[in-house]
Amino acid sequence: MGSPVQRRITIKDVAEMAGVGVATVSRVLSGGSASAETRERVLDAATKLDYRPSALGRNLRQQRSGGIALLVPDITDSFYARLTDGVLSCARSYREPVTIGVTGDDPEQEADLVGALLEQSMDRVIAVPSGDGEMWAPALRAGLSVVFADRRVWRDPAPGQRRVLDEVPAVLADDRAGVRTAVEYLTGLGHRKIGFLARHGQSYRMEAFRAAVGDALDEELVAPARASRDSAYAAAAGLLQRRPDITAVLTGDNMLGEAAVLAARELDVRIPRDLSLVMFDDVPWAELCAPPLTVVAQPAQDIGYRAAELVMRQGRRPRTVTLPTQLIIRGSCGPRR
Amino acid sequence: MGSPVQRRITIKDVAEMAGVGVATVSRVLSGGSASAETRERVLDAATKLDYRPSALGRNLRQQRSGGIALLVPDITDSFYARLTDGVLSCARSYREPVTIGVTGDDPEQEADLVGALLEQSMDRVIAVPSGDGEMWAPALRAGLSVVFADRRVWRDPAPGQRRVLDEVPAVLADDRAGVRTAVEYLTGLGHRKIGFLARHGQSYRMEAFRAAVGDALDEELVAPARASRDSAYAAAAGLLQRRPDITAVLTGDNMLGEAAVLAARELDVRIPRDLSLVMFDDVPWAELCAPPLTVVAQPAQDIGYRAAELVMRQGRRPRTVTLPTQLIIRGSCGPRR
DNA sequence: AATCCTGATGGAATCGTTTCCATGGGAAGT
DNA sequence: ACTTCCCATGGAAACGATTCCATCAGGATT
Repeated sequence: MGSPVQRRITIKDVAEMAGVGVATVSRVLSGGSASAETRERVLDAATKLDYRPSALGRNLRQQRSGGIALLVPDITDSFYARLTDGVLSCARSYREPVTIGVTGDDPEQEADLVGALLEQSMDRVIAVPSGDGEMWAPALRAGLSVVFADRRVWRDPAPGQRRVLDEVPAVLADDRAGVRTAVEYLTGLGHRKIGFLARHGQSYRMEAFRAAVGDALDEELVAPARASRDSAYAAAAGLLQRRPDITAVLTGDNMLGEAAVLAARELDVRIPRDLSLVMFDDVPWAELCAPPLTVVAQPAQDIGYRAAELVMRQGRRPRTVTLPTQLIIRGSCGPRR
Repeated sequence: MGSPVQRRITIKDVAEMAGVGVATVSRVLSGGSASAETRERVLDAATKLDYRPSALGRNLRQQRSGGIALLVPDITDSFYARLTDGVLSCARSYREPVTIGVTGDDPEQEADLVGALLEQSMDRVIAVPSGDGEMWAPALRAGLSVVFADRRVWRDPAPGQRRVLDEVPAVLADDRAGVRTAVEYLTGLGHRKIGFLARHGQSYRMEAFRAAVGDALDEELVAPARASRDSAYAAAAGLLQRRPDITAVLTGDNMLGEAAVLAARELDVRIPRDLSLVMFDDVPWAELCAPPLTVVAQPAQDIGYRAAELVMRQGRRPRTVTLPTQLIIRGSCGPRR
């Protein structure tokens, strides 16, 4: 019930009330030139009628719907939630709406979402890419401005695509340094058999781990998981059971860290006595955990904020931004026994 | 540089290639009636040209931009992240994009966002309302279909507004039962001085707490906080210091639970020996905490999913949906000493 | 055979904005 | 005084879809 929905106030109404043409109203409202008197009359009419320009009309005319699209693997993951928060907080200052999609780290879903983006004529995208990134080629060709966050795309054999994808700006945490610092810390404590739990999509970290460990690398100690909690737990439990000689583990994100703690408890492996644990990404609960977790902190919110800044500054093509990580030592690591 | 951006394929191109009028193409593509032969020719041309209808054109014509808007207080909060995930997963099945905004539990920001929604001609909104909800009246008048999630609006003195707001469907957790169960559990353990930590916006839970405690209520034991982590910690620490006679605390959400654990540690109040703690909302880390936290679990994801379902079914006005909560007993409560 | 009806079809209007272009007037320069 | 220039201004086109409405063909009915 209630009153019937009211007709929308259009620019035409404002023009009529102010006694000017619609073109003039448009110009005044978008900061074009106009005489002081006209400007005042138009502004007056606009406020009196409580006129709000329709984004629909503008978007169609300009052939692009404003706003920023954000594609993350999993909004439930604290890291991506914080990243999202950063994007939102920057977007707010530009008064741009943010449309969000979750990819589940699945290239197919990602391609789907990119298609939807094109349909919506979104022209600004921030994405955490999952696959080899080939689905981005048509989007780039269609004129979208894309910024990658947290990861770039997998190095890909196809040389043609690669160039265009390498031009996509990216905002990253300094994985390499973060992994190196963590590994050095662990080797400093005497650990030699260090395991690494990673998800697909964390290949950069996995590579950095291989580089940091160097000769001591035992491929069996690198355990990949898929994007779900169950898969994370399975990978963690599997690694600990397969290799009881392991004395330290680094996990590629907080979900895997959680899984490692649970699996260790289940298998009666005590942290840090039997196993030292370093987790990528500092989350609020790391401090509440028993024992408090030593972590490689990443500026998640900042990554999102910077990515949003980049995607808004269409003009100059900025290069990749790398933000520092920080090793925060708490209580989950001890000397090798 | 890459090739120049290509011209968009429009319905006109398809019509030309198929040798029919644009009206026919539109009809075929949106499931209207057409002869089998025409249909095939159109579909053929559409695939051959890789035609994707522009949402912009459609939206303008239909005077509404599709998609769902979602307003939450804080995307960083695990509860709202899971709720968002539920919304996204339902929206995906309708192929509807989701635009998200964070209100910070601040009515002013919320009003701002609602204004932006109107500007975008969004006509489907899911919101966790923060204030007295008066900013929703113009939106409802403009024809938006709104669904509240997790909370309804504060009961408001103004009787005119109230009716229209009470018609807004809502998907809620059963706060009342959840609070009652938790309080009964604690009183069953012998606790008499039970504190309650809540945020603004959790007035329903606060009320439920007052009802559940009944005579034993001591207003000083109810501590409100604002939406930030700092404020949560301040409220928790303040409560524990002000009233050392307190033996149990119920927190209105997981951020306050986290704050309570930290504050207790800081003040050397041991859980569960000196203080029993029940937290609203089950989060993954509740199990990892020392001690593991007893919680009132809420179906966060389900709340989001159901809300999205409701907002998509324009037709029948459904009533409020209340979903059950569940007390999960872990290790953070003990008998009164 | 004339009429009616049904279903397919295409032209044109429409949504609300921005922007191109033509027009007009007033100020400045010769 | 005449030309030139510039700026304010408004009409109209454009964006790409949907949808109303008129038209037309062909079959069924009287």
